[in-house]
Amino acid sequence: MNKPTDTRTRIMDYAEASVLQKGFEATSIDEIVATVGISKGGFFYHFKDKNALARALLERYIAAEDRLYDDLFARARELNEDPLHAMLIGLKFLAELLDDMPNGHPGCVVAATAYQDRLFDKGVCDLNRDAILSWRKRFRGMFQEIAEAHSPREAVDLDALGDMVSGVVEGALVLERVLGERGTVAAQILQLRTYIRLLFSSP
Amino acid sequence: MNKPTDTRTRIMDYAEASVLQKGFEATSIDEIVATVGISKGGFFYHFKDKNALARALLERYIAAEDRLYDDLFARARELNEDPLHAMLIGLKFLAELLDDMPNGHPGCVVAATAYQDRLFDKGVCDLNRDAILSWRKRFRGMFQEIAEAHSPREAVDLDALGDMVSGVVEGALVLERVLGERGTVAAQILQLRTYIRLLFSSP
DNA sequence: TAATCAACTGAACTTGCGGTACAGCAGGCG
DNA sequence: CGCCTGCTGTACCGCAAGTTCAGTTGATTA
Repeated sequence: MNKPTDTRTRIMDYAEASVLQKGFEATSIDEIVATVGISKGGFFYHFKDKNALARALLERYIAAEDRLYDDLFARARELNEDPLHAMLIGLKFLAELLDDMPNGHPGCVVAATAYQDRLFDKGVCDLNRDAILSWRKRFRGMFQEIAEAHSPREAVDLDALGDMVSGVVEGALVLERVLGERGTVAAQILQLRTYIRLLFSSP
Repeated sequence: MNKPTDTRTRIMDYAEASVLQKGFEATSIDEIVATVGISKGGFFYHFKDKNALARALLERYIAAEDRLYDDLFARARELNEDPLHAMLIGLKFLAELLDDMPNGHPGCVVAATAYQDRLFDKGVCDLNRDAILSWRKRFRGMFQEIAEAHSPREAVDLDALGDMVSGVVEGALVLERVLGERGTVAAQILQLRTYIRLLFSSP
């Protein structure tokens, strides 16, 4: 274990930034080691191959995102006991958080890898899959609780609604990325929020 | 111009299918020429470089998608004069159409290129951008007309609402791709449809 | 029949990247 | 002092992918 910020962590930090900016394939190992200031041998000491790096990045990213969601919706829940209002507050937080990111938004590693799945081994693809399924489960659970307290105005598939959170975020990230406009992700989350509010608020 | 289905078209047909399945980077020129049954020189006779292929694919894809939207919402409008109901019918058509695609869904070239923009020159990225902006304009116009006939229940940014159509579709494509589940895209479009209905229907 | 030209062939070239081999070095431990 | 372990640095390999180009073919025209 090195003291001066663990080499492994520094590799992952730069790699993550680069992957989000340019994609995984366009991030070469040569470039990583040059930037981090280590040798190629050093890289392969820490990661058996490039797939191992991808897996480590995904795991860390997903864990961070999970913690973020945990924290964010827990805080929202503290502000309002009602599950619907907690969700609305949480989505507001999320929109603000994504809007406050200085240079656009880090993007989503999951989406970045989705369209390049040919490059990755099964382990990486499965990780990706598990992450999306866990988000579905998380939000589905929250919507279920909401639906029990406030019967929805329209019959709705809770799985699809759960997926919608991930889907809207992922889709908005694509738009923001292509357009180069700030605030797209936040705007889309607020649309979703309005939908949730309309769907579950009594007429 | 050759008769037996133009070589250029055959290149583009295979390349499009492959790009949608595996991504642009993973679609090698070697593979294209082997499948189409021409030589490498033949490829570069038709396309100056790989970027030229990307541009041609995007142009064709966007034109096809525009025609599809034109046709689909025109048919919907014929069924119902009211812009809101025409939109709802159109979204239903869209969901069915995407669900009927046999092996999953062709995916969206725009999204496929979004996370690999480092590979492409400015022309390709601009094309991508223009496509999304034109969809924004299209749907924004439709929502504007709807809003004039049915005042929305909540204040809403029409640009963001216009983007939401593209965004939900793109996001759902990512999910469907990663999950390997059929029907995700259709389900997400139906969620969007419910949102539109709730937003503009009078209480 | 000869010239022309688009459509293509085939092979060679270039570059860059993932990955390997291996020698070297710091430092804790006996 | 020597040895072992954990790590670094250099040099190199193989290969795959994009690109180039001189040349061939076959239909069309003069």
